[in-house]
Amino acid sequence: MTGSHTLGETEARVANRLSHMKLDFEAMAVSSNLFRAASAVRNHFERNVLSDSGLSWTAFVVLWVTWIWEPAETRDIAAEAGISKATLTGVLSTLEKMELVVRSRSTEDGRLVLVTLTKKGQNLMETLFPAFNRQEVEVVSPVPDNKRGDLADMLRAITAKIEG
Amino acid sequence: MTGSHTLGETEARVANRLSHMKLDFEAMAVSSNLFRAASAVRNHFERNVLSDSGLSWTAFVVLWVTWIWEPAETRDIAAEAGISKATLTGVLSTLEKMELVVRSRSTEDGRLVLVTLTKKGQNLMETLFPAFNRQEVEVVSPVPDNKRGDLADMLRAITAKIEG
DNA sequence: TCGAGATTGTTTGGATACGAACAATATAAA
DNA sequence: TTTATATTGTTCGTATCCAAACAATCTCGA
Repeated sequence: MTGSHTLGETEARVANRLSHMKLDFEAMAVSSNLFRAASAVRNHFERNVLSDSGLSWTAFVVLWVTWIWEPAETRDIAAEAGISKATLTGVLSTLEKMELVVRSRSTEDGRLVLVTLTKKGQNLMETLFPAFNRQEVEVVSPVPDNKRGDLADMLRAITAKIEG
Repeated sequence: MTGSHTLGETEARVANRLSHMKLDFEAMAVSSNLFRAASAVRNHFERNVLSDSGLSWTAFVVLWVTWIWEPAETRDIAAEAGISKATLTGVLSTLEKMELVVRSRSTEDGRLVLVTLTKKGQNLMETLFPAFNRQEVEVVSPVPDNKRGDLADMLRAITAKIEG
């Protein structure tokens, strides 16, 4: 535990501090635990999987999306990675400097930039992603086998509700 | 939908692209949807609740933690907000410039810095947080009533496993 | 053909983000 | 008391991160 307050302590304190307001505490618990979990898992991955390769979280996500959709259009990468196109410009420059990806102009549409992985980038993902997945298994392990599908579905539903 | 690929499309493509590897796709689906949902919800809150007040997401979280634990020690704020102490230093300076919080040295331990909300900060949270909670309700609405407790519990379990 | 409007990636400016080094303070043992 | 060790918040350097302005390119109607 990083802080000095447990999750239970915090939620109890919150309920007490805000008892005079008309609030939906269950919705608050879901939202708050969503961010806590995402943040904890991300930090865990950064420390245990990404730190050796010198990749930031976002750089890894961009690399992963490119790996899946290669050759990938930058507008799609930004959308899939959940970052702005301005941010992507900088991250792609970093990845190019590391010689993991290559940018190229589309011949069909001069506005578009296509991104592909270098051989070095492919090799990295080929070893990095299985290691990443092993940590995913570790992280999800406290959720019972037969409830993981439900969990993914509920998270999908929340995303769809917002982006839908 | 922001991007041109739906969630289903992406997951199908991923399964196909990685079919030759021995991977736990269910764990991957949970982890990937966790980040997607957290990112979507955060962006939604930033646009629909925070943008008017000029607060960044992190600034809001710091303000919220301070509101709950006031007077709050910076080491606790950083842990609760899930950011480094270096980042917190900058965010607190921003919040002080906005006259929403005040820093003060602890008289019991000269190393500690205590943070309290100004009247302006209290007033802001008094109106901002209920609005925030209304959006939380909206965001969680696609999850059936009787499953929200389960969802929060599973997310809590994941966090506890990592920080445990 | 041509020009107004839309789309795309980059640049700009300012805030956030972290690790590492740092100075100040506290705690422990001798 | 003194010395070594630990803890805390800040500073520094560098890498994200975004909105808004921008230049290049495309589209489509006149």
